[in-house]
Formats: sequence, structure tokens, C-alpha cells
Amino acid sequence: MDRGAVQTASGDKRRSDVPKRAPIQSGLPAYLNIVNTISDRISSGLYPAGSRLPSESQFCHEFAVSPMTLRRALLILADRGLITAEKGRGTFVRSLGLSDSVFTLQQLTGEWANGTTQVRLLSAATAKADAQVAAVLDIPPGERVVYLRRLLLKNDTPAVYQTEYVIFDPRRPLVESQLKLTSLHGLFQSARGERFSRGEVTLSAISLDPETARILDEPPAAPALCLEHIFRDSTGHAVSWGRFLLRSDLFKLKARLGP
Amino acid sequence: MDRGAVQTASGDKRRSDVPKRAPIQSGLPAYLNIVNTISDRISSGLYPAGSRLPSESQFCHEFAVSPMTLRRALLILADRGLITAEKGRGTFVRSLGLSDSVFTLQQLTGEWANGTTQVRLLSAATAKADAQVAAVLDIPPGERVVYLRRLLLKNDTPAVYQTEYVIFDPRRPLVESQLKLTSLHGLFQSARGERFSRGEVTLSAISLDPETARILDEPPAAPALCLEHIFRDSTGHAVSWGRFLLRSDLFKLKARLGP
DNA sequence: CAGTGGTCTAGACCACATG
DNA sequence: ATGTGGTCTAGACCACTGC
Repeated sequence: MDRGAVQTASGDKRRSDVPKRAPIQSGLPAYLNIVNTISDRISSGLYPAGSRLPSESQFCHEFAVSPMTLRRALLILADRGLITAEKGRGTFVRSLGLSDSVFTLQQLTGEWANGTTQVRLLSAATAKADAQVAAVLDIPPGERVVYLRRLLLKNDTPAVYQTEYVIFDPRRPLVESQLKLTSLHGLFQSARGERFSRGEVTLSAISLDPETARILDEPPAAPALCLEHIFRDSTGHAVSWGRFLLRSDLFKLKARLGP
Repeated sequence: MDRGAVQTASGDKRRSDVPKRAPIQSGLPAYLNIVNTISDRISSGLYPAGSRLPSESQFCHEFAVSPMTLRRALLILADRGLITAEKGRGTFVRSLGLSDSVFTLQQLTGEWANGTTQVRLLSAATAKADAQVAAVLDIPPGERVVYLRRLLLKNDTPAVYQTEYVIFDPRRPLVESQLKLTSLHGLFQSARGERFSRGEVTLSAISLDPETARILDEPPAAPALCLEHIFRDSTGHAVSWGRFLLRSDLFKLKARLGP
């Protein structure tokens, strides 16, 4: 390409005499086309697992793009776990394993955040933190906390039982906004009055205690997914601690492996 | 910067008269420094949730990098869910919610893939596929399949019970390599003889049946995490179907929210 | 040493949103 | 019309690997 002409600093708009970029398939950006093409070649077996990909400069020639664009595509593929790049050696096709599974809670809210769900506040009261709550929230035992219990229903079927302890802060009326939460979206998406910036979430399997089983309309000791969460404010202090108990027959987390 | 001089096509190496890039803090690449800086500003509240970030050109000035480098940093932050970019409007700080949690199985193998774990093959036999197996693997009922049962122990404590049905293909001696799997790493990382390229994984909570409970040394009907998997070859045909039952007291999935 | 990936530049054009 | 993010170029230097 002989277009190494000096480009004057002022806006030199005469580009019509310069060949435009290669036509983009189906309107997608070039880097996405490259991602799809290489991805297809991997899944079709053209680039077998463990093999070395053509070098970046080879790809640049083939796709007629600049190194940065090609590199962007490779970074995306690496991010998806399909390839790994090793400095000085080359880029290789990864063979996927179980441990590459990635589970998201988006799916849950995706299926559940429609109109047929409702949130029922079972109780809301202030209480004094017992030893366990105090330890998790990092406050002195006996400090006042707000104890919330909610039940989420889908088509009038109990599906999720939530309990939560929120630090009581008179300066910040968290409670009021918390109590008004009657939509599932609010609970999951940007709950906590969008004040927290950090958090930890733990997923495990538990056995329902008799009372919870009754509330969820399940047999005693039925299995359930337990989603325990701690939210923290910008200073790192815990703001709330609680857990969602998800009926095991209604909630599954799904992940896909590969291209 | 007055270095708009024509760069001749031949390798013009005289760059010593040109100011080198700004010194990189702590040896990190520039884009990572930018990621960390902006991330810190978000978590410190300097850029509050929902607010608009400075424009890209402003950031370019502040960090003294080219647009591509700045953009790379923003893409990473967007990928982490901390910000969202809206074309023509600006880039905004996202407020995180529960549904942004991402769980990975890497943690599991990370903690478990050390020397003190062992894999014990309980049984391996060919059998005829019953209706359910045939349906999942998409083969005619009665077709021969390999039925595997494995027990994973950690410090001599039963931790995981796996059952798996593998399509019997005499042309491809999958079974032999399968049977030799005695390391946890092999089971999770690139198992399946690194032949499959696709798969689906489902995570749910179940209650252990009496026999499995006995094998796992748990009380009957104890809760457990169930990891069901289907692996497919490059043509999309199912190759194996099975599930891992993880003792609930030993396995939890953890996710972090925020910077 | 040559080849590879990792990073970066200093611009450019485009599509889009807003006033 | 202006400013924004989205994409792209045609090179460059560096660190690393392997022969």
C-alpha cells in the first residue's frame, strides 16, 4: 500500500483517492469477523486443540488488518478461554475443561425479572446483633441491626426465601428504601440503595430447616441453593449480610463451554 | 509534539531524539496503571455510581497516552462490569448488583488440585443405554455405552462422587485414556481426551440418595452440589454425560463484586 | 540470531447523541 | 455543530523464546 504520503497536521480530508478498507462482512466490525472466523476454525477442528496458531503477522496478512486490530481479536479469544498466547513462543489452542465453566446469576434474574414475580416482605424489625451477626458485620455485639425477611413468588409459588441483616444507620435511611423493594429486579440489580461498592457472594447447597421448608412449600430437609452475600460500602465496612435460599427445583445455573 | 516528520518506509531507528514514554509506575504496562487508577477512583467514591466519567480525550491528556491505550483500559473496566460506555453520550460508572456475580469452577480445582487428592475408579463397564441415557446422548436405546463411577478423596475423606456415561466408539479408544485418569487435574482440566470442543454444564442442589450418601460418608438425604455435564465433539454430537456430586460441607463457590 | 507476542503511538473516519 | 464513544491504521520498540 503506497499511501505513506505525509498527512498534514490540519484536517486533510481528501481520502477519496485512497482505497477504503476491505468490505466488512455483514456489517460487523473487522475484529469481530476475525474472532468469529478463528473461532469457527477452532471448533471445526481446522486448528486442533493444542496446536499453534499462525503468527500474528501471518494473520495480519490474511485478514488485511493492522496488528492492533488482529491483536484485539486474539485478546477476545484469549478472554473467552479459547486460546492462550505465550510470549516468544506463539499462540495455542486451549483444550477446554470443566474448570473453565463460568456461572452467572444474570440467567436467574433474566428468567425471573418479568411481571409474574412478586416480592413479599414477611417481616422487618430492628434487633440487637447477636454474636454471629456482630462478627460478620464487624460491629459490637448488641448493636442495633435491621432484620429483614422476604419471600419471592413466581406465579404464586414460593421460590426464594431471603433473610438479611442491615446495619442500622440513622443518618442514612437505608431502611426506608429497602422496605419499598417490591420488585425482584430491585433486589438483585442495584439493591442496597446503590451505595455499596464491594461485596462477596458465596454459593452452596444446604438442607432446608423445617420452618423455611414450610415457607417455601417444600418437604422438610429439602435441598436448596444458598446464596450468601455480604455488601460493603466504599470504605470496606460491611453494610449488610444475608442469604437467599433458592428452591432447588426452580433454580439451576447453566454454563456453556467452547465456541 | 512536533514529530510529524515523515517516517520513511525503511526501518528508521533514530528515535533517541524523541521523548520516551512517560515513566511507568511499578513496571506495569500503562493500560494496567490506568485500569487500577480509575478503579481506585470508583471504589473510593471519587467517581460515584451512575456518574459520567471524563471523556476519553480528557483521560488521554491526563494519563498522557494515545487513544488506543486509554481505550484498552476502559474496555477492561467495562469487561469487569465497573463501567458502561454509551456511544455518543459518555462512559458511566455502573452500580453493581447481585446478578453481576460470576462463579468459576477454577477455585474448586485450585484448592483441590494439589497432591493430597486422589481419584479412585469405583467401576467401569460397558452397558446398553437405557431410555434416559439414549435420549441425552442422542443415540438409539440399547446402544453400547461405557459407565464410569469415580470417587475423589481429599485427605482420605470422600469428597466427590462422579458418574459418567461415555459413548462407546471402537475407532477411538476413549476408554483407555479415560480409565487412566487418576488425577483430579486430569478430570477437570482437559479431560475427555481433549477431543471435545463444546459442552454444557449445569449446577444445582440435590439431596443425596442413600447409596451415594454412604459412599460419600454423609448422612442420608444430605444436601450436595450437583454438577451435570454434557461434552460434545466438534460435530456437536454428545460424547459423554455425567455428573459430579460435591459434598456441600467441602465445596462452596465464591464470587467477588466490585473493584 | 530471527521470530513471536506485548505494548504503544498519533493520528484518522465513522455513527451516534445532544443542544 | 459539537462532542462522544467505536473502530482502525501503519508502523514502532521491547522482552522473550528458540535455534
